Amino acid sequence: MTVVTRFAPSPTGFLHIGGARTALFNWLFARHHGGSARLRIEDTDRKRSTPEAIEAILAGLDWLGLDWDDEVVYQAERAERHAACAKSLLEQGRAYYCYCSPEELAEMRQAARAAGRARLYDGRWRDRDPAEAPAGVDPVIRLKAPLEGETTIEDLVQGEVTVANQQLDDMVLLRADGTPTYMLSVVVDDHDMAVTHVIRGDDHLTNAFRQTQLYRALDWATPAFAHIPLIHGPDGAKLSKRHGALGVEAYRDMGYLPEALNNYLLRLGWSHGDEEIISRDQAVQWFDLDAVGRGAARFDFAKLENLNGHYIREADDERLVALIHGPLESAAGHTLEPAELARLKAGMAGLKMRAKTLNDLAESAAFYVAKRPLSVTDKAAKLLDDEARARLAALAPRLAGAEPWREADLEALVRAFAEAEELKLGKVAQPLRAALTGSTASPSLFEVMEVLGREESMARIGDQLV
RNA sequence: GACCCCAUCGUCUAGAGGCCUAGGACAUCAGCCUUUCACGCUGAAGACACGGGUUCGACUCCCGUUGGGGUCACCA
Repeated sequence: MTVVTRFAPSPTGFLHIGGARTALFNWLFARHHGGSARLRIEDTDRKRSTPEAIEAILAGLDWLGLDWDDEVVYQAERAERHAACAKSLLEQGRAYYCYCSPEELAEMRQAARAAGRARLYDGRWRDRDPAEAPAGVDPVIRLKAPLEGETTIEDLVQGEVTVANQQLDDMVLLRADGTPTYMLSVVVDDHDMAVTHVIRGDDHLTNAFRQTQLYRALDWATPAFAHIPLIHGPDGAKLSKRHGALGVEAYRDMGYLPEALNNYLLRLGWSHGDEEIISRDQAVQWFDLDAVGRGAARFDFAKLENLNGHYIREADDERLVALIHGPLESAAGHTLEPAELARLKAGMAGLKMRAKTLNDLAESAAFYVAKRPLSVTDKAAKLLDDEARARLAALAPRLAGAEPWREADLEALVRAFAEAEELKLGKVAQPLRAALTGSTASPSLFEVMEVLGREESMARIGDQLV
């Protein structure tokens, strides 16, 4: 049997972090088993679905590097097929028309709640003669679900889960306006798409029972279910926006790399021994449902940051320059010239070692492309007191004549100077750093000088001597 | 409230009855490296929710308690 999975978001908002992980697991499972991963947009709720949300979801998946097989299915376009299935159930006597008004339903619900009963709808139209139907009322179609016994699902993550059929009432299949409900659409689409494994959030676990009943009524085989635990906020409560329930594009904007987010999401609720840093290829090779944990996991920005730092260090210099190009231009206030871009690339090795996010990276790279005279932070300004300026003034002429202008030679020169003046290296290096970068923290000073070049370096030092 | 699910360091997790003196990672703390900040390295502190069973032996199996979560729509 060829594995077919699907990711089925409803386009009512962006692709949030939980959805991203569900998508990742579906994709990984399909790729691992050499099957296909499908994408289905569940846009049956016309009021809440928007084209913008569809775009955002597609863009988010693309950014994460998750691609899908065959064409994307839009659920709303299949409404006729869904309705036909409900009608056929009706003809077979496995479903029935229900003429209850919203008020009646509300009463029933209230009564059931008060009595502590789980079954909200009392089935009053279940065996009633349609001839008794009130005039002028459009009925809904409900499934004639089993009254007794129990329904069991074999969940690949949660194990065997059973619920008494008394807990489940006769769900609505087709609304009064003739449109299909989510329960119906999902089952019909998963069947028609030949989905073999339904991998989705744990919040759908109870839906699996109702859907199983529907599959049976339709005489279709049920797919395998895998309900993966939800992601919680740092406080253990449901993930809120404040906690990170943001769209993946928000993570992109915060300066996270897609490979870092993928790695983080993968390890959240899934593990492979002690492995922490896992490439896409390794993930495809190793991923399976049996290693998915059963408990909800808390979202931890600190670990994501650590992973992001790792992937930034591993990233190609040119790619990083491209990624910070835009933000850097708007921060610097001028269009970056080729020479400045070259400088960034040359300095990237030292910069990326120190960044946790691309935003950090852009910020720390700003001094390379800043126009003179540099703005100097308060802390750095303190390093440039009269004494320090005097030292720089003494050092400057020697630096100006340095040959060749290379990191190692520059370091040797400055060290020799400090020794001759009987100064600790820091006494010379820190003011120099302040003059060259406007800051107290930067990559190796001598690397900075080499990247900046003789002319720019001497000019920046000169700016502080006037 | 009813039903269902879950439960190992602060966090993510390893652990499929003896391999556990409970391992790894992040975070924290200390030290080393060092011109700064990082990176890196070394080390420290830190957990089996509780109570009963089962067993020669339970983190591992069963039951209960507690705690957390999910679902209860003509939303998806």
